[in-house]
Order: sequence, then structure tokens, then C-alpha cells
Amino acid sequence: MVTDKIREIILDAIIKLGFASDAVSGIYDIPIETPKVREFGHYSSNVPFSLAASIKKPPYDIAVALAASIDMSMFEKVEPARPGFINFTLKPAALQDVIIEINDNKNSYGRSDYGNGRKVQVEFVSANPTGPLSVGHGRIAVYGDTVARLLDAAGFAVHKEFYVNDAGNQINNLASSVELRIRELLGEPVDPEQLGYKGEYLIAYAREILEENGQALLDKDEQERRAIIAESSISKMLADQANTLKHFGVEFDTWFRERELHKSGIVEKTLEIMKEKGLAYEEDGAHWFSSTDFEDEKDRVLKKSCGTPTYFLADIAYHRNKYERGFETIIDIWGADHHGYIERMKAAVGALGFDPASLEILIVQFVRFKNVKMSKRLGNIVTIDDLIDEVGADVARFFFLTRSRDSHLEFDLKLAGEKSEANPLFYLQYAHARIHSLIAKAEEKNLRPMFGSELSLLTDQRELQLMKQLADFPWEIQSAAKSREPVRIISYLSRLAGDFHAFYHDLRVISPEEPLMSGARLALSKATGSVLARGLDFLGVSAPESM
RNA sequence: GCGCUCAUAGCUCAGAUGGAUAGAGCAACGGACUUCUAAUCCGUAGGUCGCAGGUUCGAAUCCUGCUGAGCGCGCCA
Repeated sequence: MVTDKIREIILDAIIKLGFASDAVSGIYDIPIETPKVREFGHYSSNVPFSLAASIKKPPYDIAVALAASIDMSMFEKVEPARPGFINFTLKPAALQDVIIEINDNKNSYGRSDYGNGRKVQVEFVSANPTGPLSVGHGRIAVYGDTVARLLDAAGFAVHKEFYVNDAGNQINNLASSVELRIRELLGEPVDPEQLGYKGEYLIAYAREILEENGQALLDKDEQERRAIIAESSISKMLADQANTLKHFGVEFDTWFRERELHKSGIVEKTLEIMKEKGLAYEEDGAHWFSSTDFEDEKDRVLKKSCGTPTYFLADIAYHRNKYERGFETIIDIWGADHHGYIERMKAAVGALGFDPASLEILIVQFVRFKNVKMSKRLGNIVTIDDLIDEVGADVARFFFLTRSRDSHLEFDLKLAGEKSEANPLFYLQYAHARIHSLIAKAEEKNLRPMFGSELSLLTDQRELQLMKQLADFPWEIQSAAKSREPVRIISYLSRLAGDFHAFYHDLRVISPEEPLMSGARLALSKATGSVLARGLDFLGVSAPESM
């Protein structure tokens, strides 16, 4: 990775000059960025500012000293700049090597071992199994899935999990609603007001359950009847949700059932542990977690006076279980309505002796709607399935990923379906398709990508800029993974596609009278095509070969 | 009332631990195809980064207050 090489070179110079300190002791302490102004070079670092405090010299003087001590083998120019930057311009040869690197690592370019195989769990969506997934879940699904893909590329061992809340009142509600639908199918009068879940999707479940079990189902005693209906409804719901997510390009390693926590006794066990550690007390017949000792605003109930555990206790047990499974970093992705639970969850994890910093809870803001006809069938829900039907999975995924997770986005279904809104996606896909067709056309004239010494012919400003962009890919993946911001990949790919389009427009690729130049430019195009394809793959979006 | 999040071009949004002249797409305007995909390229115009203070060599970014928006504050899940 070019950026890491530059960091190493800077670090060597820092050590040589005796400037190393606590502030700067490893390569990842060295900031590096692409300057906004092209004249400043390919990369720049403001590390002199980081060093200024510890070695008590003006940043500019440090920049001058560093620039003079840099190993120049990769660079054409290394210049200090006021008030304290060092600007680097790579030699063309250093950029040309990137094409070879990409070609040699077609299926792995962009991957790094930054994560060093550390186990990370990403838990997301985790919708209740009581209805179809909404567009809000869709935003979370795409965000979580993409973060997981990026972490994987950055060298983490990633596990994707969907937590199924299949215990608690909402399940009783679900079962009784389905039972009412069954009775309705059998001709009994049903008061719609009694339906906890009014969505018509339950009618289909009721029909199937009736077919599977026969009318005898209703003769069983209530507890048994409800248990059958509940389990059956849940598994149908999970199958539907999984199917929806699959169409959306999102698949999980595990679907973790809350029920299992209760059945296996982990929930009770967790309460006992908390009591032993003096973290829980009894008052008014209920069990409380003294979370105020851990910066929560008030104590929370773990087990109600009626004897049933709260959702919160189950959640604590669940998180304990996550740590027991050996995850070093746990990422929970929640909707904005759950932000009030972050403090208490972290408090609980910390109280149990785990490092609260290892639990990252990321909030994804809600999606609001504009120009949407509310579906009577489902109440005020726009589902992921509706969205995919309307605009397709690619556009839908891309739409969510272009907004950072903090933005309170307004979803305009009308706009999303139009070309204008989707244009940035087509821009990327078009670049990929163009490259594919270019290479096919060259083949007809017996011209193929060449990865030898002819690459040194690539010295035009357009070519250098495109190669520089390709060189940045691994770094962009890594920083998007570190910051959990997939949106960066979109910005990056747009720049890459833009540089390719400009290159393509200004320079002739296929010219039989210049076979070496053609070969080199085809190699550059091919490298661009594979980086685009890999980038789009991280976003879960297709890279079409023709459009 | 308290808390979390957000406010950047007409619209939708980027903006790397605080760094150099705040960017892109769409919309508007003006150019570029008898030649590799014009779903493209080149250019013009568009900004008091919600408002007011503060921190410092430097603030869209950090802190405080205010305004506005979304969400949350139960022995619900």
C-alpha cells in the first residue's frame, strides 16, 4: 500500500532526526492526506504540527528538516510548505507499479491486515419478528452489511448477527392476532380492534398454519395452541425477513434467538452474577441494576415484581454471551429510537467487567418520507420489498450509502425513482461498462493489456492522476472501515470514475499504430475496471459489463 | 423539563485526529461526438458553513448559549 510506504519513509526520517516521541511513534500516528490543491503534490502530511509540541520547534522548521531527510527513491519532489506541511510528489514509476500490483492481486487488492484477524461482531437490523421489514430497517441493513464487508477487507474476522426478539409480550400479541385470523378464516366473527397486529400479511400465515395443523389446532388448550401458533408464525416471519434481506444483498452468519437465552438459563444466571457482584438489589419486589454507579441517569429494573425478566436483563445476558463467544469488538447498530439505551447498556457491560470501549453502539438515523402513499395493507409502513420493487436493489442500497448514518434523511420515493437521483450510481456503473467494452473492442484489433516496461509510457497528467487514485484504494478501504463510514467509498469511487472518464475522453486508448501505448493504456483501464468492480462489490452494488 | 442526533450552494448530500483557496451530483447557463459507449467531457454561475460568543498559530469541524428539526426519557418491547 503506497500510503503506508510513505508513512514508513516519514517515520524513518523522524527517527533519523531524533524527533520520535509519544505523539509519533508508529506509522499510524502519521497523518497523511491528499491535498485539495493538485499543485501541492500527490500526498501531504501535517506531522510537523504533531511534533512541534514535543520538540519545541516551529512546525515549518520541522517540515524543512524532515523534507531534507526523506529517502527520495519513490519521489520526484518532497517539499516543506508553510505553515507546517510536507508535500510529496511520486515518481511516475511508483505510480505505474500500482497497475502491476492490482493485476497481480485481482481478488485481493484493497485488502489489508490492519485488523490482524481480531474478532468483531456486527449486530444489526434485529427487528421484531412481528411484521415485514421497513425502509428504516433497510437503511440499517445496508449500513451494517457494508461496514461488515469493509471490516472484513481491513483484516478483521467479522461475524454478522441478527438478534431475534422472540420472547415477550409482542410475541403473545402476534400469536393472538394470528389465532384471530385463523378463526376469521373459519368463519368466526372477529372484531378488528382486537387484532394487536392488523397487517394483512398475517392472514397468509393463518392460512398456512391452519393447513399444516388442521382445525384440531383450536381444540388444544390455550397454552399449547398459542405456543404452536407463535413458533410457526415466528419461523415464517423470519423466513420472509431473511428472504427480503437476501434480495437486498444482506445475509447473516447467525440469527440469534432471544428464546435460547431464557431456555438455557443464561438470563437468570446473569441476574445471579450481578447480585453476587453487588450490582443488583431488590426493592418493591423487583430486582434493580444500580446503573447510576456507572453514569446512567437512574437505576433500571432487571426483573419485574411479577417475576418476568425485562428486555434489558435479556439484553445484558445477550451481551455477556457475545463476549463469551470471544468477540473483541462488538458493534451494535441501532435505530435512532434506541439512543436512550446506550448509556445503560454500556454501564451494564462495564459493570460485568468488560471494557465498555469494546462495545460500540452506532445509531442510524430514521428515514422520513415524502411523496409516499401510505399502504393500507400494512399501516404506515413502507417496506424494503416495496422499495426494491420501486427502484431496484442497487439504487436503493446506493441511495442509503450516499448518506452518512447521522443524517436525518428524507426519503422522496418519487425522486429516488428518477434518473437524476440515481445518477451518481449510473456514473460509476457506466465507467465500469465502458472499460469492459473498451477491452473487448481492443481485443478485436489484437490489442491486449500489457504490464511490462511499456507502462513507463503512462506519463500524461490524466494517466498519473488516475494511477494516483488507484493507489489510494486500499487506504480508502481501511479508513472507511476504521471510521465505519461506507460513504467514503462512494466519494472515492466517484473520484475514480471521474478520473477515468476524463482520461478516456482526452486520450486515445485503442490505436493499432501505437501498440505499446495501447497496451499500457489498456492495462491502466483494466486496473481501473477491477478496482471499480471491487469497490462496487463492497457497496453490494452490481458492476454491469454493459449498459 | 432533561438527554441524544442533525442544520453546509435553489435541491439532495460529501467534507480524513482542528490544517492550505469549503466540494460533488441534480437543476440553470455556454461549449465538445463522421473516430474506443455523449448515461461522457470542458467551462460559467451559485456560500455570512442556522445565529451569537469562546478556545488557538489555524474552526464547517472542539466548547458554551440561543433558534429550528427528528428521536428518546415506563416494573413497555
